[in-house]
Amino acid sequence: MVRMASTGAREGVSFPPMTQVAAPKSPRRTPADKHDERRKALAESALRTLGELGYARASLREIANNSEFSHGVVHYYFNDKLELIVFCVRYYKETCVHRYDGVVAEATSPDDLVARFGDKLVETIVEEAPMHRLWYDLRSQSMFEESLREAVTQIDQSLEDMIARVVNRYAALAGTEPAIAAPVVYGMFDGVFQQALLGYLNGRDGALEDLRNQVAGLMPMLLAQPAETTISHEQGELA
Amino acid sequence: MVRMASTGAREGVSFPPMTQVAAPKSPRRTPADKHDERRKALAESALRTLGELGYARASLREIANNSEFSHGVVHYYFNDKLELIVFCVRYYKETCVHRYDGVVAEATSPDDLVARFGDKLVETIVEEAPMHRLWYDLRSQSMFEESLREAVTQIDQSLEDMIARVVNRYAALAGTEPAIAAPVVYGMFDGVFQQALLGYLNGRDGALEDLRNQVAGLMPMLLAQPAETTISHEQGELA
DNA sequence: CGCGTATCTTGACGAGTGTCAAGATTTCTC
DNA sequence: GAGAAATCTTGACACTCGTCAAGATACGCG
Repeated sequence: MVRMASTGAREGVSFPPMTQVAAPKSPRRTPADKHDERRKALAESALRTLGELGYARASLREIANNSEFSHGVVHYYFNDKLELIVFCVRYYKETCVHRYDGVVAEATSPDDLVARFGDKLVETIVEEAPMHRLWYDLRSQSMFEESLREAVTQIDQSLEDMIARVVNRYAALAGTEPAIAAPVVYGMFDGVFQQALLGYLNGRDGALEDLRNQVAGLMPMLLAQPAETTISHEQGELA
Repeated sequence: MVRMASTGAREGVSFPPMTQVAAPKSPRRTPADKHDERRKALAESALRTLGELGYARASLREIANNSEFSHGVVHYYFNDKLELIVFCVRYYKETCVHRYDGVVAEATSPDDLVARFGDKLVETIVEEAPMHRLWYDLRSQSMFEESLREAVTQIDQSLEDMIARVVNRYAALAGTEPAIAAPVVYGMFDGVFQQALLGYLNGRDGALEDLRNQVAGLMPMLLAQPAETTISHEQGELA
């Protein structure tokens, strides 16, 4: 009956007498945040359905059907459908905002970074198209639904930072600095990425190859000092 | 009862014996395409509601309530809710795809074109934000709903062409040619425009000014021959 | 074991949806 | 002006939705 419904305010009852809380023996078992594990499991399940049907058509019953739970359990872990959705997309963002960290860390030259970046962009469209279209769906919905805007704004900022890290590293490798502000760069890439996603979902041949080439053509323009940026570099090394 | 429901196949009964069809006397009254006028009036009404609520939340009853018709009349002019929506957005596109024709026609110099273009972009966000968010909503929905894709693809192409006309004129005024392919340019501008729209709807101060500046900064990069593109030009003449 | 709590299932309620058919109303034609 | 066709209104249908409450089940601690 209690209906706590997990409003952030962690009720202090859940913990043992506050001793052993960071104890050495069992770092895995936490009695109270099993809640959080369940929430995440439910979110993971919900994300599949959301990516398949979109925000509007994905009912709580359908979400529950594609999971191991029944449709009523949602209201045990979330107050609201909207709270579930926001939790889902926040959860997804956490895992994906570092997608290009490897690119940044491992790139050895400007051209190498461009190649790795393009590959990763194409890869994420192929492997996670449903998640990306869900994100665009939610961002569009936030233009109508006030209560989505805070989460969407935060995620957009995270993505902008993610792109900025790539471009900054690219500029550093080229021995110069970015010539365009981060918000603009993010907007540009987001736009061409969205077009590529649309083309891919439409089954347009070459949509992915186009994206790779477009990014490769765009990156050099983002740098200050158009000093013949490493043309005639050995640009193989990555298929 | 007949339930024609306006599937393009214009049933030949509606016309008089095919005489006088292009008659001189009454060029205004066309007996059969009053249908089309009604459809357009209904669409115009529906667009208001759709821009306010979005695709998913705008019910046919709500659409009809905000119009002079009753909710049943929709099925007299359209087979389907989806057919209405597609008709609406196609109708809207027709009127808006030439928004920048004036800019193209009247610009007297590269910088003048950039200024006019930026002003027009800002203006359309202020005056037609609901229509733009509706468009982004529909494009996102098309990633889930197969039956929307054809219309969305066509409209996207029209918008790409529209942007291409602006950039081509800009390059011509600068005495050079575009250095970036039209799809990429469209993707870029669409991305930064979408970000500006989001910022504007979020009430972020400076979102519109940022857009103007971003576009002004981006345009010169689209040209081949970075030959100091008309710097120190008299760039007044437009506030 | 047995009780109390946490977790989950089931079934229902009311509101809202797209769709459609039957009838009222307007409009046009002879 | 009468009759027919086009146009519009009304009311209902089958269905889905989010929400919630009451009861079933699992679990942990004494």
